[in-house]
Amino acid sequence: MSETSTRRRGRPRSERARRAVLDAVLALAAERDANTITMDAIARRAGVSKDTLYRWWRSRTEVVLEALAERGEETIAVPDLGSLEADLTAFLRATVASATPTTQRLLRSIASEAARDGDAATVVRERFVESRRRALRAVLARAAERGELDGARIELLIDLVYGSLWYRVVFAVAPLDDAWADGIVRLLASARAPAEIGGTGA
Amino acid sequence: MSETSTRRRGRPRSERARRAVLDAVLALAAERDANTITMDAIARRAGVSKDTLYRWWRSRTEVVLEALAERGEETIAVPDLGSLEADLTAFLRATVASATPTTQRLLRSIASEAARDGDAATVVRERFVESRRRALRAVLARAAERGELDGARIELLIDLVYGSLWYRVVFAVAPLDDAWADGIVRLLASARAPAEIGGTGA
Amino acid sequence: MSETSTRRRGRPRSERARRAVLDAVLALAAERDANTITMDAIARRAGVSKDTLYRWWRSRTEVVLEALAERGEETIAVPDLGSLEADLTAFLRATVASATPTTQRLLRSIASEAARDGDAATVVRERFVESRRRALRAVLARAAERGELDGARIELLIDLVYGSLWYRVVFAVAPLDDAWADGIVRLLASARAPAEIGGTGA
Amino acid sequence: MSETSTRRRGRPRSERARRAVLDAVLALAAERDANTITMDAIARRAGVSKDTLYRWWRSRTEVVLEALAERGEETIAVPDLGSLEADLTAFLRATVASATPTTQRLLRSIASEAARDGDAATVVRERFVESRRRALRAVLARAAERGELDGARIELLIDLVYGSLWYRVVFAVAPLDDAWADGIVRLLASARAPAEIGGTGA
DNA sequence: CGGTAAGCGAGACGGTACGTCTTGTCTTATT
DNA sequence: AATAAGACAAGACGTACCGTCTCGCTTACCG
Repeated sequence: MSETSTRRRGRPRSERARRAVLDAVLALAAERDANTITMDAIARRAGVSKDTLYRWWRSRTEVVLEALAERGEETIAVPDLGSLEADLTAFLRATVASATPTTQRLLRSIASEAARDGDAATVVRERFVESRRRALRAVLARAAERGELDGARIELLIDLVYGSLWYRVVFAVAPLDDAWADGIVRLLASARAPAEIGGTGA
Repeated sequence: MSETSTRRRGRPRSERARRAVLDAVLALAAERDANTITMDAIARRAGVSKDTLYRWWRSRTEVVLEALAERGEETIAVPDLGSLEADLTAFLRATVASATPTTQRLLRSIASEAARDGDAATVVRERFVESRRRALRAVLARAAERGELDGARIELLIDLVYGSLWYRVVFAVAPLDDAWADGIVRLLASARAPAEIGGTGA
Repeated sequence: MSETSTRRRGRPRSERARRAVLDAVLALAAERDANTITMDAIARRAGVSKDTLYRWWRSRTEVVLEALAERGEETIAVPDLGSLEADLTAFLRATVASATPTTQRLLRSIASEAARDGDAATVVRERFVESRRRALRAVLARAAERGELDGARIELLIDLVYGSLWYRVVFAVAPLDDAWADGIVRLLASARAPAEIGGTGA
Repeated sequence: MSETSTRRRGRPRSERARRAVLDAVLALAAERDANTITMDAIARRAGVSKDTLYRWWRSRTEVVLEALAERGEETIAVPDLGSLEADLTAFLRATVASATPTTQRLLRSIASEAARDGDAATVVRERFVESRRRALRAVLARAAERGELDGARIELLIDLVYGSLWYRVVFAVAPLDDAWADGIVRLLASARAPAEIGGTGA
């Protein structure tokens, strides 16, 4: 019942080629700077023709994005451990754990492209940034339901979390480690009571 | 009177050329996408030889960086209005005001370069990112002295503020407007009491 | 035992596909420059798969050659009007008449291939050039029997006639018109007496 | 008085690069089929960037043409030995001598390009074919002045001579040797008396 | 009359050349 | 010594064609 009769005509896409391309991207990202991940280099390394590359991915951004997804980035779980503190700690630590040097190189490559070109930015936003935001939004929304958080602040909080992540990755301001994750958790925990705004201050 | 006897021999550096180059970068950034700011385009527009370009700046990143600094970005004042809330509001609103579309294009160009190349990231960090951090750090440090903030959190807060700024600029997730500025102020204001951490939660 | 009556098994070759291919070649030749007659373009235009193309013709040269034959090129009659002058005039004028713009584009396509590749040259020589030569040879041989011509010169004369034809077609030195045909006839007529060689000269 | 002050500004064209390119073309022509003389291969072999190639030559045709000129093709002398027979023999034998295998490969490469593309044909005609025609025309014109030849036939004779040359080179119908040269001389010698047209024939 | 072998269209594949572009360096004559 | 002009090597860009290779479907014969 699946898609038996929907079988496309013609020679089917080569899974072998797809794998070789994504592996090549990962290999290049593991070895070198973000700017060595060129379409030519990917094709060469993968033993794939540039034609095939451009047939399936419209831009370098898209290939790198898919390679990144392959690394499991896409599948970070949204834990429910009963409290914002616990959930967020789990979520951010998992994010940190997934940000290996290779992954960070891929992230830099994507950021470079997005910063350079508006179309690339759109691609990255729609296919990557948004899905990450959704995951974190789920965590924060649950906390808001529990009354641990002002729901109106969720979007800004997401900006702050992922903003600081990219900031550290792109400019190498500081490492992306558990200290980062825990610091954010502590800060948010202390800001959870909306009623306190403008409280005992000055 | 400054370099009286140190007067170098030969023809001195042409101030005219320097200005023409920086103006050319700004003009290009104002017109087009970041990826049209090429060394050739700058040289052509400035009526300057590429050789001169490379004599005074080692890379595109450095030229763009200096052009941005020229726009007065460097000179955002650090107000002292008596409270974190007031100071930060003033600071962030001034930041927003300076982030014109042209400036944002320049920022994207810088981010692209930094993300692409580790050396460029270092240059950007040292010459641009750090000076901005210093300015915000001064604002927050004063608040910490007033007891409005836990001093240990300052660096992370800076990450969050500037992180979210770059994040919005690079990926166009959301506009960089006063709502952003005010949202951050409100959030920080509610998080200012370190003693409350882990307080009435769960 | 071979395959005398041996109707091959399986689906027979599609006459429809063959016609579509040859028509496509002629259509392309009628429209554009020789270099647009590519295998991809032929397949696209004919609504035929490239596989079918390569199943029945080993190279572009062969397809074009067959399309040319389709145009009736192959079947120029060898007249017998009683004299070299009359026969040759008829033959060459018929040749000129058959060299429409489209045909000339096909000829150029073939020449290009033959010039580029030794194997293609062999194919063209064996399947096209030689059959044309045979036709002209028949005309000249008859003249030699009549004593109008030195039989030893026939091959060279053929070279000169067809050589000048291709020369004009390939380099567009001059049009291939009746003036060309008549000029050659006049020249050959004046050279028909072998005994005069080295005669009253200088 | 030469062009001292007319010196162009900027770095002058590299003679080294020019030589390397032409040598590369000759080397490739000496080794392989005409179709291996690609712009990429030339650049690779010459150790020159493709940019430089396209800066100085607009097409493969032009590079090959210049390499051919370098081989001395352009400079075949026009002898004056007192008779058409002697002059033409000298001229054609010199032509044959210059048509080494390498030169023939270059000729094929040029012919292929001219046949494929009308613009290339124009380039070849103007820069190569015509200069060769002029040389032969000089030989024949002198003969016409001596009364050895009908001047009205000169252009057609040139077509026949060079036509048969290209014909043999492109299709490898027969070798381009002294027998070809001598055969043409003998034929023309026997056709030299315009008054004899239609004479004792039939 | 059902099996089977070849032909067919579609179109993906690895390879390679195209002509353009950008980077950072180098070489002139001029200032 | 710095400049404008601009040539240079290197190499990536995205497109096009080549000739081969799977696919699923169709056609006609043959047992």
